[in-house]
Amino acid sequence: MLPDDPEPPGMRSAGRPVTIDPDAIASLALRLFAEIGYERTSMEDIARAAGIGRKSLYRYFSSKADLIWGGMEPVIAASGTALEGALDQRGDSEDLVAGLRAAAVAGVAVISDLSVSRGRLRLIAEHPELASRSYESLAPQRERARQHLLVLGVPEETACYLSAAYLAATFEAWMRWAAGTDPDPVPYLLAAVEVLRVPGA
Amino acid sequence: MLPDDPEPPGMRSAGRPVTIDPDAIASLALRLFAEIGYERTSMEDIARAAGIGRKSLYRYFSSKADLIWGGMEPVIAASGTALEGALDQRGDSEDLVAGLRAAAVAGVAVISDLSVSRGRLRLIAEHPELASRSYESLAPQRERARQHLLVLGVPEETACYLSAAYLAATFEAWMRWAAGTDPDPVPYLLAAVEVLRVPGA
DNA sequence: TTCATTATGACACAGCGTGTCATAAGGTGG
DNA sequence: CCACCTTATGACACGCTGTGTCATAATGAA
Repeated sequence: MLPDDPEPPGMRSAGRPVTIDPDAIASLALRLFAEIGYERTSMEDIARAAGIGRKSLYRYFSSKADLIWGGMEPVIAASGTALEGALDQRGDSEDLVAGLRAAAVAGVAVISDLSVSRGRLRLIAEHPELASRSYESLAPQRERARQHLLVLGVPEETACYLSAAYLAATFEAWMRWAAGTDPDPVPYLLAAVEVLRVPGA
Repeated sequence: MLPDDPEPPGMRSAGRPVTIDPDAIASLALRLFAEIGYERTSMEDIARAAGIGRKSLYRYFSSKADLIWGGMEPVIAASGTALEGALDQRGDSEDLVAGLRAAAVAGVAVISDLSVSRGRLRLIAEHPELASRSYESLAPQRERARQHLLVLGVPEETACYLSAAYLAATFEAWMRWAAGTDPDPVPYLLAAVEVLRVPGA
């Protein structure tokens, strides 16, 4: 079942082989967005430029926004992993803040080409509909942060607000970094974490 | 020019009178959403139930989400006004936090029926697409908060992150209040402001 | 070779949001 | 009272998104 599932595990034994490279399509879309404009570029245009059908395009990118946000997923995931790694060291409040800082910064390391990410984030910043999606795209990350705080003894309500504030601030940091020309996003992220007040610290 | 502009000032001298009551339509839509489900209720359904054309519906509510978020606008606006009112009293850092607290709470006063707002917010909480819109809907408020902080001497970058965090936290407070049964949202909002670290305080 | 499995695309569909244009319904000046 | 202007409304058509359905292509396995 679930016939529509592009390569769930790494191993595949039978069936027609995959001929579509999602990464290539995403970067092609990015190029088209830059040339023609985001809303003036239809999914049909992208599919045609990629030489595939519109339906096939939707199989790999469930929405137009996903063509942009999909590329940010490794960054988000790395940040989440760092957060869970920080759990291993049991922490007083100072470690708690350090954990948030580490998580915020961890995403930077997995970015192979910062200029591509900057392009993506600029596109996101310029289009409210894309920026809005941050709430959904960062939801897993927010949830992980909440869990992290809970385990470290932060009261439930506080953990909820703190994780929301944490993600909003760091997202804004990425936005500001993308808008400028500084090569390193880390100072922006660290400054963002500074606006949080962690209980007991 | 700008022929499509439903009643810009309060005074109108000529032309066909308005027969559509936006508030009635919004509450009708809310009812339909509750009965049928948000995504299963089409704009066509709402228009038909209201006895008007789909195009007329779009004249008053520019999107389906606007049927929900539009009703929150007075609350958001009141919060913004409170923020600017707090500007009149020049403030040290303590007043700054107090200003944020006051602004967060100010919206509560203008809500005539808390249960209706709770219904709206629950709908928002249950639908990621609606929750996402918080980023857009609260953007003016975020900008006002940023200005407020700037004028009070908060560094620009800090103001940016702080206002983002402030709005995310208070929005989450509204979500939590809506999810429960407590009559008063104020304690939630105050707790949300607590997770912010204001420079110099 | 035949079969099972999987990728792809052609097609159709509901729904959103936007234009354009005709018509209705009230005012105002003659 | 009538012609005229202004404005609200709705009928229609359009492009686009996202989804479902189904036929077809391309491979490995039996």
